[in-house]
Amino acid sequence: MLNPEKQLEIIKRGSAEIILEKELLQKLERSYKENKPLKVKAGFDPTAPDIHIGHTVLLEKMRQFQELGHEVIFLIGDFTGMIGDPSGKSEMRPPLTEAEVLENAKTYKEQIFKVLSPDKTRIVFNSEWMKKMTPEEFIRLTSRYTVARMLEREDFKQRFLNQNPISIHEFIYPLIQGYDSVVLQADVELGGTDQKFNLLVGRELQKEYGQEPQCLVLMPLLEGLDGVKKMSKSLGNYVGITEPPKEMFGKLMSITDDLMFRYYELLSRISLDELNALKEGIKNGSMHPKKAKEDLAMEIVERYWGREEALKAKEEFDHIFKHKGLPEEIPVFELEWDGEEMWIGSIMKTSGLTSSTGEAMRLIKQGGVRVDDQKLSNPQTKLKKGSYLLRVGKRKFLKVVPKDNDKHN
RNA sequence: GGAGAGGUUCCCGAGUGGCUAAAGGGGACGGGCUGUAAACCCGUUGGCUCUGCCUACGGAGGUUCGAAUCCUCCCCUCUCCA
Repeated sequence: MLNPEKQLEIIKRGSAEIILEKELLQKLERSYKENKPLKVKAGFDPTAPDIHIGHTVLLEKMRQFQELGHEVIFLIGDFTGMIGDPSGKSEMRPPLTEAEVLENAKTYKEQIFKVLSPDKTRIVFNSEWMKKMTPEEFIRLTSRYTVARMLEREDFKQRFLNQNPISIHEFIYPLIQGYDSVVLQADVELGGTDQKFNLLVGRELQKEYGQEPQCLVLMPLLEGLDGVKKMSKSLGNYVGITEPPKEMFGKLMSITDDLMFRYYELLSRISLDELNALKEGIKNGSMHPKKAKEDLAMEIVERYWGREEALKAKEEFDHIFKHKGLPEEIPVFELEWDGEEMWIGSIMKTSGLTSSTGEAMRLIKQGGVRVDDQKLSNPQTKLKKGSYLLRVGKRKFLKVVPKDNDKHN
């Protein structure tokens, strides 16, 4: 086991805030002395089992705790999930059934174990204790917190001031989440910065229930591929961890140089010293930003797919974009020819390359369409029945072959 | 139950009788350049083989030579009061 100071250094990396650092160090020291691992809790929503690399910021931190020898508790908030959604802006969603929750949990396990080690991870569901709670106990729980304190939360405060509605049950969520920490007797809770308030409630409740309060390790929310909004599936600016290697690699190569450093900090496993050296290298020109981005993409793809797949993805990328070549695998479309000749517009539309003939014509006028590597300039072009390689832009390829159907005509 | 605000093209958001397939922004896509699907610049962004036709501004009707814009009814969302 590493000494407490060294541990703290690793835990601090990339974190937005630690509450309270001094307390955390004390806990680490005690754990070190008594050889007793800390209980590290992190809660997850059961409705979103599709993990993207934004979620892995937290998972990576959990992994670090595991490597430091601590006990990591992966809490699935199925009870809260069964009630509905706490956040004000999204609409109430239909409660999940138990079967759905279990199904999601299964998916979770498959995905998180790409980062966490299964034998060191304890998975718990908060319905385990919440379902057993009596109304009396529940009221006792709610009595531990005041409305005024609830209104300290920024989004509640704003909504209250703006006379926007706040439902009562929204006050319940932080309480339940905090109560989870009480039940688990958590030493540390991990979460995104957006969870700060909720995690703080956990501290308060633990004190109320006579426990030593947990320390909080808050991780920043990872910006999505656009570099501005947080990464989320609904915004489409994400890299899913089950995505094919080529997709992952390509998406990661498309981020801006600025965002690259952010991803390095939060996702890469290279040491802080190495990262600083990298930044310095780019500044003084000894390191090419593209190379740095490639290394980052490699590291992440390798994490989920292995070295070989990552190398293949990189080769493919270079092949297409650096050497302007053809991808290894080109989808094939069997086209039913309408006569001996067919207009390029309808070929592109029926094969699914474009969603309309108008779009096809537009692309041709813009010089974005190639047939057998010949740039097309005339939108009226007709092709004779046969096989062709169609290309739109730099990365859309399609091989069109005539469909055999001797049954008809 | 009462009062008010609003529903516009992928999204946000202008438009309050013809010049509107609908400003502007975002996103997306194409081209140029390059270091890459970075950055930057330019262009495109309803359908239809298209100097034209068709379909569109919550829905259904109506007024008008002409409606996203005016009228009627309906549906939906949001807020305030009770």
